[in-house]
Amino acid sequence: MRSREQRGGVTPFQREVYDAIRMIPKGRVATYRQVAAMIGCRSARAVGQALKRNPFAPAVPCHRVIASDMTLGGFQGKTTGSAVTAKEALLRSEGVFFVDGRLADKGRLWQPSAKGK
DNA sequence: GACGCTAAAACCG
DNA sequence: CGGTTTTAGCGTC
Repeated sequence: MRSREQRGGVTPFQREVYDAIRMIPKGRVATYRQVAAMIGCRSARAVGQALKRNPFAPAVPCHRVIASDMTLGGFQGKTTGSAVTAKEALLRSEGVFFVDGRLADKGRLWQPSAKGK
């Protein structure tokens, strides 16, 4: 046992990340950095790792999380390709438009609430 | 444009 | 169970 079986096979850190992303409303997007900073972490990469192996794929709107450069970032374990295209289309369906693979309106960025967590 | 840092998970032994 | 490698990023040079 790799001591990582806590609840459903997710570590406490992953739960924090999922909880943070879960509170992201539709039509809004957050950056990995914002989520990482909210949970008290300095590495956005750790958040990406948790999302990549997320056991709650449809439960957690990982597609609402984008890179700090306002790029789509990665999706389905790929930084580019059809996966990213699908992510762009999905966000567009939620009202978030992208231009040249980048967020068109920065106002769609989700503003973290301190009382939520 | 290239390099380095960082933090957690997955993989291998 | 321990150690090593890779990663859906970010920041800086």
